[in-house]
Amino acid sequence: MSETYDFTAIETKWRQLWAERDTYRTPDPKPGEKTFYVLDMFPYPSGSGLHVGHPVGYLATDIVARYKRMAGFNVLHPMGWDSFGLPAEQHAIKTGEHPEVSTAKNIKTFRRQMELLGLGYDWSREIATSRPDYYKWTQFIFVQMYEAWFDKDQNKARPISELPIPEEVKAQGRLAVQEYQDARRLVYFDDALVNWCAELGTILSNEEVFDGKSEQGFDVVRVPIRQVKMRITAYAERLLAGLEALDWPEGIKDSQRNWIGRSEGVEIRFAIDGSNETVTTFTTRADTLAGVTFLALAPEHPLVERLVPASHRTDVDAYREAAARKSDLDRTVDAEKTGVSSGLYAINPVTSAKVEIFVADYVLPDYGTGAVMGVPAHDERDFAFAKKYGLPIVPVIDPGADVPVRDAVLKGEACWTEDGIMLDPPAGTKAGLYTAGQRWRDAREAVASFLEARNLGQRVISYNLRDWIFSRQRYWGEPIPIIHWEDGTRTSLDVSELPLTLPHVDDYKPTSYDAPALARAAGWVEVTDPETGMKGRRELNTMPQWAGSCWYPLRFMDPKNESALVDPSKEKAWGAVDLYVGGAEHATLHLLYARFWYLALHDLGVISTAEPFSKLVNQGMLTSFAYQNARGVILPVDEVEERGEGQFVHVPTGDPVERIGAKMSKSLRNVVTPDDVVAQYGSDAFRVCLMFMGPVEGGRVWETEKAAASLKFLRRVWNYAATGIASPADAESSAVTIATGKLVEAVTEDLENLRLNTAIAELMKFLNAVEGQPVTKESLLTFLRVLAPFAPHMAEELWERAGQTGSVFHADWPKADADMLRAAVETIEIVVQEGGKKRGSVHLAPQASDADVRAASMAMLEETGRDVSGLDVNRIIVVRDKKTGWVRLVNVPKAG
RNA sequence: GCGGGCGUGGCGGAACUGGUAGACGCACCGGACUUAAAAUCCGUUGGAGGGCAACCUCCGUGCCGGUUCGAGUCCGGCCGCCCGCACCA
Repeated sequence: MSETYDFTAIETKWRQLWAERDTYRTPDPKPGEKTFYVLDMFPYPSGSGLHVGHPVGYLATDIVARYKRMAGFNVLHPMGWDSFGLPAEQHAIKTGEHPEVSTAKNIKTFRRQMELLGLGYDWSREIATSRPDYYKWTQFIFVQMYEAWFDKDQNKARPISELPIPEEVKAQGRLAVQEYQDARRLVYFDDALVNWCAELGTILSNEEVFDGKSEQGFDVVRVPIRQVKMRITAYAERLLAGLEALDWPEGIKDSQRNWIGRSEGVEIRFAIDGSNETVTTFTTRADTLAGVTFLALAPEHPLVERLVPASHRTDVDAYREAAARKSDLDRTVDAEKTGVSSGLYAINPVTSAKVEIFVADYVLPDYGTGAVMGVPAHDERDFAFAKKYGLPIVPVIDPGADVPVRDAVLKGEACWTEDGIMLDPPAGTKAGLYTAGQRWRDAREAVASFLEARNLGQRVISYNLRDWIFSRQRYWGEPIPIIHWEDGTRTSLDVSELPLTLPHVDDYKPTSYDAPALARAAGWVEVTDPETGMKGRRELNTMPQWAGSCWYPLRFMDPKNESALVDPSKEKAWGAVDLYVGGAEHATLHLLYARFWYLALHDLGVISTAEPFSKLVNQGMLTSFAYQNARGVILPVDEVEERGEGQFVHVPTGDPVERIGAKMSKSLRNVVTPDDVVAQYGSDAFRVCLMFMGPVEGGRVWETEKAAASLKFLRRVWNYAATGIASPADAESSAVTIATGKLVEAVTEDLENLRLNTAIAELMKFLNAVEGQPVTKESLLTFLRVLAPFAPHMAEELWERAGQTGSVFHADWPKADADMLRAAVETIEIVVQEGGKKRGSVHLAPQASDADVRAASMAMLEETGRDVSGLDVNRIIVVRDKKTGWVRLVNVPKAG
């Protein structure tokens, strides 16, 4: 028996040696080399450090990276920090500590914890989005996009210098040209209603507002402000189409499709009675046009401002003001439909009916045209609105005889939004619009064509996706490299002027929504053109946290390059990320923005890759325990005691409570850190434990005591391997040789499919099979290499003790000799079924023919007393294994 | 409401593109070692029934039905749970 397994000593030793020997250094790819890029979603380095849930993904990618490297790939597996962000700024506002200082501290903690887990990152490639040598290139990309326009004809971005300027625009001077360009740039300035959160002192994107609150639960109100936007909508179609080729979870792809929200419809122009103006509405149900009984405009619709007559001004203004104060929460699904008459009337272009125009906040300003045609008979919302305000309800579609609510629908007492056929058009409808009896889908096309032919409307495609509001009123973000000159022109900074670094300020808090913290740095803000003496001001907004993460996979390829964001040859060699692992919460934000930037950079010839992530895996969430009392209140773990089997009591109150799974959080005091677990069981045991719990994608509940089983397993491994190394056998049984070969085969296949839990099960099975048997050094070395990705410290230690030079991670992954494994088998078990039910088995040589197998099966069945006399031998099914071609199973049809 | 995913022992989970359901582990129970406990090792464990015994029979993957020689896996219809998105006209 060898010495006992001292995981602390072994793990400490190898942590140091790996760092000293630079074991995980990734060289730049050489021509023709096989490369593999495996990436974790890099974390925001929060103040609380890692808990045991974070490493689920990190361990999975670490195992894959080690395996792929041994299997002959040049593997890029880096780590970095998404280190701009709100918490550091909040901390700075509270304490005055510069975000850079607190962020650096947090990064140190994260990195220490990652090293503790034995994660084999190439730290020479470490990046942080908040470091000037990184954000120089985030700013550079911003400038590239600002200096580009989207060419709809070519469906791609092009340099702004290639935008043809019409002569009449040129004639109007520089500002006119700028205006013309701005309307087409990928980055542009625009007034927008934004979500201002007074508590956070910042503006949030729509995606960051949940039910009218910030992520932290603070109130958010809408205010208009001049914003920097990115024209992501130009890419809607390509972002949608690109999903097809990606190996991503179906749910994530669907979220993106849903988010982009493509819908085909018709824009229809309604003339306003007594005016030359028209209202353009968007509808997907042009077939219901004859059933329009009112129009509704969003309160923010520009026509409201312009055209509402004095008689209705007061009411409308009051309503608009109320709507502006409403948060998204109040404008949500179940809210009552409200509105106010505008005093205006519109003319239905196909029936000439005069219908009232309302202002109603159920109409969203930034979807479609911000105006809808009200068809109460065939739209739930319009129906609710018409009911409330006593508006007429005119059905145009017959639900069909077998529909119970048909009569109600035809009488205008119910709403029908489903399939049906067209009724006779209402009196006054223009001839040829559609025919009664037509299916509604056909009528929809007929109406659209009718409108297009008479120039009353046109088919359009509308998207849910909005342009991306890119500016934030924050300090702790990338400064936007734009100067606004006093003559009204605007320029972006040249690459030679980048990075534009953050100035020091005495207070990180903005004073209001239009005076961000950067305004405090007067000396930084004011600039003078050295050539012309013209004065200008820098853009005061900073970029959102998403900016740095939109392109970070590129920087890892070439993190120290001072003259380019990435060397084109390196970018080409590594290409897209082959495996990207992270949480599903980034389905529509980070993953969509990153795809957008890649497409734009690809269009502009900066990179060769059009999609950042070829394959995506979402790791499941790791939860912990908490306790819930009868009223549903969740209680912290340290206030609960176990009294007997499964009985838990809340100590302060004495209430019985139930144990439930709950997210780890400070408030529930159920956070478990990897440090705790590693101290108790070692990091190899922690790795094995976390990975053995189930598939990477699945959720799981952490129980620290469960790590004991993994430690027990590793002790057995240690005893087996260390003993074998101390006194290797000259020869081993064929059973050991076969078991080793099978292990290699099975683990390799599992690793290729990211089935890490079953890979560990294979290691356990192997140990069960060979423990205590003599083993040759050759087999041991094979075993160690297969073990290495999972328990790197132990495998490395044993590898060294076996007298091997160099790291086990620089050794070749073993290959299973399939032919040897097959040849070693003399007989195989063949299951005999009768009508799908197992009746027994026969043992034959693997080469046995179908006839042999059939005969043996019949004999076996007869022996156990079954009547096989009337059996048609040809109806016996013989099932062969696809890989080996050997018979696995025989099914005999049930007699009688 | 729309979309996506999932229902397998006491528990976590296995089962390749239809082919021996419950791998592997936890827990439990029994045994060995020990003065004792821990640790370790060996064995049992889906349910019901039968046999002195090696074993045998029946039932079993949320429910109902279908396809098939054969269904956890495929199809149709329910029930339940989880996760996104949601006044998108």
